[in-house]
Amino acid sequence: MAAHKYSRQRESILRFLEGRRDHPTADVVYENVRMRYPNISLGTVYRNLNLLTELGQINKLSGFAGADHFDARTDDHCHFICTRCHRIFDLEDINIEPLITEAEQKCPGKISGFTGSFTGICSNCA
Amino acid sequence: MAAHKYSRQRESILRFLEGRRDHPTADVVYENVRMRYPNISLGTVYRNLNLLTELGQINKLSGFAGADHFDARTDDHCHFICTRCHRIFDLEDINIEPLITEAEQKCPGKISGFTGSFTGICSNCA
DNA sequence: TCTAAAAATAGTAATTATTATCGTTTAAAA
DNA sequence: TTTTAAACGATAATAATTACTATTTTTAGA
Repeated sequence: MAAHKYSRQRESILRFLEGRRDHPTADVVYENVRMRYPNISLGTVYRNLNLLTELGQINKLSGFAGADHFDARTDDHCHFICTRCHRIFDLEDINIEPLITEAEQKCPGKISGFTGSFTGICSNCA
Repeated sequence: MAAHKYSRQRESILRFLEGRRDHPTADVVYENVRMRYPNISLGTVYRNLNLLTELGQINKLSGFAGADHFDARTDDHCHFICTRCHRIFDLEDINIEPLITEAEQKCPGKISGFTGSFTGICSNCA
């Protein structure tokens, strides 16, 4: 529908996220992409992060302390968030299929996505 | 530890939340509690919502569009959020124990809480 | 290759949600 | 009562994000 033109800034934002295994905030993306494009504006970063999220190329993680985080992984996976250091860990190999199957019968609508977050104290902080 | 004094404002905020089956934002709480205490300040509402959350008497739901939502239900349960009307539905009878048991072995720390959110289009909007 | 239309940008202003500050009031223990 | 610290209301400040606008870039077609 809406035609999207290529932009080197968007490309750079996506490449940066793909090269990270953590979950940077918009501000961290901005500070890093700025090394290549010193004039890039924070608004451009936000606009593109939101567009990439809409296009399903990245994921927006909300609900933690402070700013939203962004993730180039787009498969459904759970996170563990340390309530002390606020680090976000990816949880691998957790089978969420049974939960989704169960929810499909009980949700008052059609499911399109799932996010599961565990909170606690990570072993570093404990 | 920290001694908390009774306050009629906090009482009123908690009672209001307990009487609701939806998940009001701080602003909605403010507008309603104002009917009984016309001079209550929005800061007082936020302070008490955060305190009640710390005390485990209510739950703060973050990560949806816009403001945080608050819930007098404190048991772990999942939500379904309509991406069109932004309504938040409680999901009953979804067994999350197996998921938590599985996560306990795979999380890099000690789990203290879980939130699971399904997104999609609710049957009203579809 | 040149030109034109639409999309995207940089820079900045504005908005939204939330927290902090501070002088006053209130709960509750002595 | 008196005292003390918690809680308050009012307002200022902050943080995160979005909106606005004039300019620049992309890209399709002449």
